[in-house]
Amino acid sequence: MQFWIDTASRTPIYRQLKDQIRAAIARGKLHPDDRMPSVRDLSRQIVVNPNTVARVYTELEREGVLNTRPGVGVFVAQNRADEFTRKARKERLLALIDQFLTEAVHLGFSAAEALTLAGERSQQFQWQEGTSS
Amino acid sequence: MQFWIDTASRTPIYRQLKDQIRAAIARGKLHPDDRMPSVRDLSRQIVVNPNTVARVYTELEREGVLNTRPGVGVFVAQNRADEFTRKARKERLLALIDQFLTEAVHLGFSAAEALTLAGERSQQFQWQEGTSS
Amino acid sequence: MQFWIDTASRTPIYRQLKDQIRAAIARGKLHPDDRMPSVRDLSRQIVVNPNTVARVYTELEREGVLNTRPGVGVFVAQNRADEFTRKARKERLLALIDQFLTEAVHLGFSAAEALTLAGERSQQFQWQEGTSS
Amino acid sequence: MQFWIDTASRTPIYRQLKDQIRAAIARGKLHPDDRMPSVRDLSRQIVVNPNTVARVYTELEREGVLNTRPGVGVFVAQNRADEFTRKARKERLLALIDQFLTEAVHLGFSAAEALTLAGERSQQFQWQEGTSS
DNA sequence: GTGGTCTAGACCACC
DNA sequence: GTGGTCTAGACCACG
Repeated sequence: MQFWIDTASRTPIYRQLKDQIRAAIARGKLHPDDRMPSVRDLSRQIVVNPNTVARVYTELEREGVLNTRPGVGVFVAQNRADEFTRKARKERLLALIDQFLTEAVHLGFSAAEALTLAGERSQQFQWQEGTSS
Repeated sequence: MQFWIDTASRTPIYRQLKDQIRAAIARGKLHPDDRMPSVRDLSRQIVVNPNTVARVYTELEREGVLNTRPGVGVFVAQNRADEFTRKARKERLLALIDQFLTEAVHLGFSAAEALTLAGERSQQFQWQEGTSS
Repeated sequence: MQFWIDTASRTPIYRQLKDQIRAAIARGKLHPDDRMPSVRDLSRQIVVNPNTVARVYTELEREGVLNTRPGVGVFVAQNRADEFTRKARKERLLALIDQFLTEAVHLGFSAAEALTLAGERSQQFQWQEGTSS
Repeated sequence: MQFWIDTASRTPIYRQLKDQIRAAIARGKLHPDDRMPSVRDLSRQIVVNPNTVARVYTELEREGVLNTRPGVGVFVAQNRADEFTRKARKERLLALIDQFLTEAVHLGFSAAEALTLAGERSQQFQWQEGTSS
């Protein structure tokens, strides 16, 4: 996996990295039990303070996305979405949808346009058994 | 127009208000030359520091979304939806899409499920025509 | 609320503080919407680096225990346990129980003794409508 | 005796093994003068670096829990359950109880529910008599 | 005033 | 080698 940071962006470095890791997993580019680069390696690679990388790994660990074994390394975890209530998950998804559509309209697109483009884009995302119905 | 602020949200108050005004214009709920409520009225209505409202009006004026006519009031400016190039806006939309789909997958939904639900959801709103094509 | 840190202990400072805050909430000594001391105040009070306190607040925020409103302060959140599956919650509780009983036996107590003492101690904990049955 | 290591757990491997050996003795599954498996055998059995097993044996010997007879093997020492004072052990137990109840309440259980379940759970094990009274 | 982010550099425990 | 924790001190955004 290759990660890149845009230091000019206003979104924090740790946020950019977190998002990229989550996206890589959602797209199936990283699989459960895959080994992540070490904190020091990754910090050198993307030219960022090791603490910042460590923070990302720690937060993703607490969110259940990664597993870290001190002294050994950091690994991609199993998906734990099924620990959440169907209701909570659907509420969260609806919030995401509203946010997405609102921002798309801010950009001057119609909802239909945004969804069409999203449909094309979704091909890159890992198919997954639905658990919400 | 009715505006609402979620003080519990992580997005700054001034950003929420700015976004809502822009969204209202984009959706055609506010039209060019419509008069905006005064800073004091609006600050009372949404229970927010007047400084914050003033800041929003100032920034939106600088961005050409609003016009202030001193001693008269604040008014909606002419449509500037094309302030971004088509390319920049599309790039931003793609980023939004990726972010949305990533989160949906992490919630345990498939991309298809998320988009289906988004399609239903989008019909509950009155979105304006896209301007990107 | 008064918090104290044992710098001689081997359990990390941030862990001690986190545990105390969680315990105060569980015992009803801190209630939803109560305001927490500011990062700087608390760091001065317990003589710890502000970053360490900030870390605690950030983590508890991500866990849904606290709400932070940047520029305003940090507040106790509502209990969100109902977002988790009954199954996930019960599994977690059973793990807690096993861990507790095992450690008690390590200390040379019988399970019965440990549970008797826990029964007395539990009077200090806030009663709460069971949601597991 | 059968030992198992959970490499995914956050508690260090050497700590898991140490705790299990102590627990086995506390529960009466290992008795004074019982012979422990060799470092090499045990490391193969639980798939762990031999250094780690050696460290555990060394530490337990230093703590008086095991005895090494060079060229012969490692053996369980005489019972030292009273190595802590009654007061220190009770303080530690109270801390464990508070921690347990806090987590249970945050999971949405009442203290009473948690203790009831703990009571049932405790009967599935063969705990030894308490030594604190 | 508030919290949020980042860096630099230290020391520790674990394997 | 690995990750975990803590400090000191900086700068920023927000209200």
